[in-house]
Amino acid sequence: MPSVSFPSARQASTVRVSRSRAILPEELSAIPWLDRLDGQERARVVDDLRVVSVEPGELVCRVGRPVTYWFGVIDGLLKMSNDTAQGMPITFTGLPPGGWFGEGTVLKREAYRYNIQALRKSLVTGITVDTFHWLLDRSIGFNRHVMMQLNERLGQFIAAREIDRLGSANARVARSLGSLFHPVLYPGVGSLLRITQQELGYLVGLSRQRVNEALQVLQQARLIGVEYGGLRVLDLDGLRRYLDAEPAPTVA
DNA sequence: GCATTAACACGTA
DNA sequence: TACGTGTTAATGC
Repeated sequence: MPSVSFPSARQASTVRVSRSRAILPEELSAIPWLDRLDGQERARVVDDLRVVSVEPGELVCRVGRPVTYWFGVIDGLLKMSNDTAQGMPITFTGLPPGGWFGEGTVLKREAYRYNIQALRKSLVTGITVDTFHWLLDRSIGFNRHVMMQLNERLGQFIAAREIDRLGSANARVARSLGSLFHPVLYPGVGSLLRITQQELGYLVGLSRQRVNEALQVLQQARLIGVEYGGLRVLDLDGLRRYLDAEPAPTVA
């Protein structure tokens, strides 16, 4: 056995609300939809927001648990995944700073339909289901934001299907990065995405070594810059469109 | 063939 | 010191 291994969702522990604290003023700027609210709405939200620090491997929410919060990432990196009947985990997307998730479940007041697990130590916040619905009932700005997010996410999942069908390992890495750099869904990610090659491996389901190889290829293609502990995007559209520039198999 | 794990050297925070 | 990167060797499907 390796000296350290990432815990599967099954064995991972779930974060408890009792560990949370109130949000700090300097953390409010990490919430992209706050400035769509008026003063009264904003006051209620700030009062309602809870913040919790999540250790690597811990679950923020678990499949089947009743919905409690609409969650957002202040700092760190999470992954959204599910387990197949055979027990193989399928990753749907990564969640970098600025990302919010669970609105579909919150809207219907149902149980979570996926696991959200921290890939590294992260700062996660959230508002209660009641406050979410209260905002939905009175704030047009909030409604526009949620609608925009649902629409962008739909586009992401359609793109993700293409990756699974057509993707080589290099292409899967490229397209995953294209999703993570999404400026609308994840405004907290600048042109520099803080992610290790190991974390990217967990996200796309490849070994660290294979991810490293893919990143070299993408750097050669001038799509990204590889830096210590992170990646810089140079050509976002190129990443999203990436298909292997490989073979040109000459016909004999 | 292609990806994986294990192991190592090296540089950085 | 602990962590992240880049690389090679051995192994598996």
